[in-house]
Amino acid sequence: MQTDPASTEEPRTVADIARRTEHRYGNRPTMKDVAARAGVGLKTVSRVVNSEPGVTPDTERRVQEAIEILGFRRNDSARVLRKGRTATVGLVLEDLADPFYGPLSRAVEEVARAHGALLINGSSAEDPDREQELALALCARRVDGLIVIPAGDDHRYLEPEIRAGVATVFVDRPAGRLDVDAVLSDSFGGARDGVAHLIAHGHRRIGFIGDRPRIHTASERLRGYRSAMEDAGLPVDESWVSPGSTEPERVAAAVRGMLAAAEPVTALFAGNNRVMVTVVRALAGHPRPVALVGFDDMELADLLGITVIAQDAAALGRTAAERLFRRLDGVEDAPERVVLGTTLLARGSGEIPPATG
Amino acid sequence: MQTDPASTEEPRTVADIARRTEHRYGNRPTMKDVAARAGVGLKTVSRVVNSEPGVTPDTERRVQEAIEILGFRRNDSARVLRKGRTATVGLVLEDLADPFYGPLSRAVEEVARAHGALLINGSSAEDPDREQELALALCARRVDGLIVIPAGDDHRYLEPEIRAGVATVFVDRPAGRLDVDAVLSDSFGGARDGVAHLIAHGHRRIGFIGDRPRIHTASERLRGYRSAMEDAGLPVDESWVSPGSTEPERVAAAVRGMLAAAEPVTALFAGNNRVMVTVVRALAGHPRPVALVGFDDMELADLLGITVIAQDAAALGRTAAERLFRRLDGVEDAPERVVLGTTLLARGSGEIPPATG
DNA sequence: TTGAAAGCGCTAACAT
DNA sequence: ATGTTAGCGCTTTCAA
Repeated sequence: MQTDPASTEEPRTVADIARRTEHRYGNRPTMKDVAARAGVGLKTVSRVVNSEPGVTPDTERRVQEAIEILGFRRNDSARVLRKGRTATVGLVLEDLADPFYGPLSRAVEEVARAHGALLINGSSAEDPDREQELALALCARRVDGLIVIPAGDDHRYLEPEIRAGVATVFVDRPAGRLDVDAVLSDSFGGARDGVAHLIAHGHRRIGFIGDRPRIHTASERLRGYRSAMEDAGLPVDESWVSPGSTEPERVAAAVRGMLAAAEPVTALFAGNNRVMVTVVRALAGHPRPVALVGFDDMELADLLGITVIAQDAAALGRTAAERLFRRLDGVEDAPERVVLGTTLLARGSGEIPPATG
Repeated sequence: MQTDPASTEEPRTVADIARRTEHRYGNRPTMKDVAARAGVGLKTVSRVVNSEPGVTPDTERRVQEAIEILGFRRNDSARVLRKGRTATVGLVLEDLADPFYGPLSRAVEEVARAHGALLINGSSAEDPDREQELALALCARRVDGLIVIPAGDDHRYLEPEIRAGVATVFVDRPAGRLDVDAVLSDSFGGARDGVAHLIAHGHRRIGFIGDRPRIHTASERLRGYRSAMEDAGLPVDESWVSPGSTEPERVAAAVRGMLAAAEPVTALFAGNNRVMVTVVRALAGHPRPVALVGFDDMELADLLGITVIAQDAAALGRTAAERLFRRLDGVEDAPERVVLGTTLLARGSGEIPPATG
């Protein structure tokens, strides 16, 4: 019953093989087809495909030939179903187009690759619902692990997944109401250092323009700003503090407002790369020099002489991914929070003295 | 006092449900488990999970409850095996950390999302072997479609996949020895326009620093450079032409060489964003002003006054993804090449006149 | 309205 | 060294 009528003739040449290539559109050959074609059992094909031992060179050759002729490629979906592991990890981030997340994602990918895994990225667009939808879709595909840059602040929806064995690590921002690993940058310390730097250069009236305070890093940076001001015994006029969306219009308006005041700020701290770009543009048209320190380094920022608090996005991704795979390898330490330091890069804009008058 | 498996008692409250939640670590509940728990048939659970009609509200409620209690989530791997489609597309690119590819990938993701699909990204690191390995790994996972930014120049290895039904679109660079859709930027025209712009501003000795000529876009841009020079009747001294890796050391050395010559170039054309960054850095320390036009726009380039030939990475990704999904929807036009135009953005660096002397 | 049975293509566990 | 059988968890088909 299992003898394929065509399997009696053997192809002789490469051209012969090419001519005989048989594909049914949208209907791929399976191991069973290969087995029939090669005149061997299904398991033998499986052995050849997976380089398992116990196949004579001659049999192997025949199987390889059949694979070639039929254009067979193992269906990993079926394999996954049987094996239980997908060799896939998911990464939920805010926006892959943001120059901060590209390198982070790439670093995760490299670690995954070293472990033989592929990476599925998803952008939440800073929307908690979309974050959840994405994370759960990834779980439905049975990713082995999940790395999340959260948009929301309640991640209890992941509890069943984690209990079911999905390794989970948060990065850049901690999870809300869920006790899992988190790899973060020192937003508080970085911002405090940056503002202290401005203070050290003589500034007293310093503005803070940041992202929406709902975002953990944003509120931490604002806290760092206040801490530095307090440490220096400086009052904070609330008109100097402008958290909110990173929309250019909003940020530009905030800058204008702070500079147009009776007692204008003489320095600004930009809470992240999106804000920084707009602030730099706004300051470019301003008559008086205004000092600036930004959170996040950017390409070309060095050439513009922008002093920044640099964080290492790639290290963030790498560290998170390594923790993830350590867990997948069976390590079961208690969830931990890892905080990576930041670096102040003085390039000029942060060392401008307060404008007199 | 644990819950009995006989499911004779119904949970009454949310807390009750939470207490009863039963998870076996690494051993997820299946539809069969849900069916047993709810006291219904397997198919009924399937109907509820997939919102198919033909289930009484009361039955549906019981099934939903069992799903909640057990923490069930449909295994899409199994679903895929049965349905044949994965609702996943793959994107092979060079490097997700490159600011050109982030937005491109994001654009693909958005189109995929609109079609209910997820995206698996993979970076080839400009290595043809790795490109192939990645593309075939994606095919083994039975992605419905594949978008490729090629590193290699022979893509016949994809023939069996395409024949088997994997929709395939190349983007940024065309496929080699394979007749498939390609969505490209007009590298030739863009470079020609940029060089013509420099010529129009009085330059005669113009240097070209580009990527390795093996890369299609790189050779096209070099061709554009030569075309513009020829159109203007200008000779090209081969010492002005420096294709090669985008390593900062190599690029910086090329810049130094061209500026140190007896008859130095008075203007430079940078073949892509990687090259441009290094050229700008190198020129920053140079005594004489040197004009510069770069291919690819970059964030902050406007503030540095860098004249560029801008291409729209997001449009490239969007267009490619739309074609892909059109094919997945059954459209079977002949493979086509779509070329998107570029834009010259004059910002100062390209309008510097030739240095006298 | 509901459910039982038959696979999807593969691998694990046993035969031979 | 090689083959057979029984699932993995789901959807499809068809019967009740």
